[in-house]
Amino acid sequence: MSQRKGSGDSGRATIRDVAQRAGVSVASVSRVLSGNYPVSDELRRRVMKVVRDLDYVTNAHARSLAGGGTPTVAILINNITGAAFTHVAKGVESAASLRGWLTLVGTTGDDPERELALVNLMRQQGVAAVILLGGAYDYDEYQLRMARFARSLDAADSHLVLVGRPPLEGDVPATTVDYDNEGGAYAMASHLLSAGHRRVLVLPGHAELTTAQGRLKGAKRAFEAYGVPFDPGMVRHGPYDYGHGYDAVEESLRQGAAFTAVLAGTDVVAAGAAQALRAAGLRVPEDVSVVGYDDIPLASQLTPQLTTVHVPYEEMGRAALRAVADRRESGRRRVGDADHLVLGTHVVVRQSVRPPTQ
Amino acid sequence: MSQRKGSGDSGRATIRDVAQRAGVSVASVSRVLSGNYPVSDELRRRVMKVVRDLDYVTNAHARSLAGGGTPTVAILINNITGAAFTHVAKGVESAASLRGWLTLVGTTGDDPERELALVNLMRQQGVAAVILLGGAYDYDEYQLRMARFARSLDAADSHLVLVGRPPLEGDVPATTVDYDNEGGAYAMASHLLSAGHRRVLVLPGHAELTTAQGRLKGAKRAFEAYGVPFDPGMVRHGPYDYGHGYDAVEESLRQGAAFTAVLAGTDVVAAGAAQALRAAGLRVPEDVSVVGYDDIPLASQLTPQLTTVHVPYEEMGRAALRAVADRRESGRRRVGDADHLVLGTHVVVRQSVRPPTQ
DNA sequence: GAAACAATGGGATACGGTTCCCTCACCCAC
DNA sequence: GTGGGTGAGGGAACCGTATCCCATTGTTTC
Repeated sequence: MSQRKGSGDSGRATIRDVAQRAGVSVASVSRVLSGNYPVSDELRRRVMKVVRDLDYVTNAHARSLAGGGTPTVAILINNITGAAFTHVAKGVESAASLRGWLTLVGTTGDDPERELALVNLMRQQGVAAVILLGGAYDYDEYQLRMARFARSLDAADSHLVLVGRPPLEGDVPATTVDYDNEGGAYAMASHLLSAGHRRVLVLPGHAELTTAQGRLKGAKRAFEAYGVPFDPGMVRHGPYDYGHGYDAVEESLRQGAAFTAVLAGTDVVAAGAAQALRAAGLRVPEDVSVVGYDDIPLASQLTPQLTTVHVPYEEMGRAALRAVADRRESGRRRVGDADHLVLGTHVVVRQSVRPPTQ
Repeated sequence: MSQRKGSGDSGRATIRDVAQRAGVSVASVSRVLSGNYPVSDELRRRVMKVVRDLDYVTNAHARSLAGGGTPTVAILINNITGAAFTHVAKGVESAASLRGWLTLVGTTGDDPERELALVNLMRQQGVAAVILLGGAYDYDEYQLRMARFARSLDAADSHLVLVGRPPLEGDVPATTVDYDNEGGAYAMASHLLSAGHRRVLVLPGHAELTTAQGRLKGAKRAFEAYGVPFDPGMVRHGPYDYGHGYDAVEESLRQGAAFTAVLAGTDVVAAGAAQALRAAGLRVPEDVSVVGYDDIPLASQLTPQLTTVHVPYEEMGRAALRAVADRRESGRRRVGDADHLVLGTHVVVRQSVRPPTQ
């Protein structure tokens, strides 16, 4: 008893089961299913009937071991619930599924250890690319770390894509999809300045976060361009969340800081700031103007609707996947520094800015 | 020339490359790496050095073909950017990664064809489970369709998990993780009624969506319990989005409907409703009270902060994964109807409800 | 000092597909 | 009538890893 494989009713049907039951060879079944080889109608009919009867699907692992297989991309993200990068993920996933590709997701929770573990895990999976989302902390090791990732993945016929992160220096095999972060901040600050605001509370984000650094830099440039002295005392760093927006405004008011506008690092921070202003009896935008950054759905759902900077997150996701697909199709490798894509940003004017009254 | 395998510098290193370079057998390398077999320190050292030099990682496809491999769960979701189910996804992913499992995501975009294709794709991947998120449309075929999915997956040693969807009837091998949807709506409506509201505009969602049906039913029960006649004319169906909330309120006001409160199907709908009220010169909550459902972060970021129903989305995600892990550990199969988990909901009182003034 | 035993390492096979190479049958042209 | 061409289907090698089974070596015990 006990043949190579029992006439198993348990577990999953294999291609051999199908072949045997249809009275054809394994090779024929494979050909019928992949459809890349001429097969007679009769054979196709016989095989497909058994496939339906057995509810057979091919084993993706075996398939990809043997050379074929559906490509997979991995998205690594700090926090899956962050609105902005959820849209990037959507762009990636929709572009991937359009091509029949699969999407794996992993969350790093800002932990470098976990990030490393996930990159390796994804390398094991043989993913076509690892897409890293979100601003990075600008610690010294960052460049080295990413370069190492890039080379590891490249050596494994995979590829590293950085979305919304600073590009890598030197000849590193990675693709960067970025947006004009500093330019958006420049435009946003200019909008406030041209409305007449001079004393602006700035909440750029964490000091070490590259995103925050760019936004602060853009704001400073705008002040400079307008010939308005920039007061470092009006900058408050902190996380990109509602609580920080609230607390920063509350404290500033308590300390008697005088400002007629708040330039927030994200829409969520802006929401917190606006709430704190109201709690202090100040009206937005009549008494104090508030602007955000990112243009997530929340921005247009607040009252007043938030003037903010639009970032094409979903398009960035699509662009990232397109870059991967293109390079894979063309068999291209190591294309040097042409792999840096920067998408534009622009101010969306809504209702949260008025000229200062004082 | 051309051995079985070139001393390849291209592509990915295999376990054979490592074995050869370390001067040991393939079996030994495998043992060192999986660590489930006694190995001498000397051997381990030699192997690990080569592994580091070559930056070798095992091929996950080959590994799972050979029996091992890291389990994977698939999340299928309508729209990845929906706030509520993003939290479920987070719960699933965090619980998965805690166990070293991987998470695949796919979006169905409300398309049954695509849903079917994705379930089959996931079956090919040999996932431990397919987790379907979000309310379903109550078309006749639903039960049959899901039962078919459940049986297909079960036959392939996988499993179907429904989250936030109605459970399946009969002896179907599926797990359901649900929340007390109707109960939450009942409590929310009761909250309004006990504050004195009698004329309430109800925006439950799409009439065919099971979630909306439950929320409407709960509201009706509350009216009944309070002995207040429920006016079907005050119900407006529509999608769970900001625009619907806005439009529904705007139209109701235009048509001269008199109401002192809005019972919205989701927080986002509530946000739209509140905005429309303000646009019409009505204050929230002084003139009209507004309540939502879901308790997504938006709810506490609006002004006024929204009174709503808390749904433990993230916990549902964790529970779903736990259910899968448990049944896989215990080798349990077909456990009948004990596989229906219902988590509680409760009203979160914030600032958007006041007794009616008229 | 020989025999039984524990501790390690190697060879071979299986996992479930894809695809190369070959056979076989059939058809056409000379 | 025979040779060569064409096209469909079968046999088998191979993808990269895990593990069963056996060989070897060093250690302990009588």
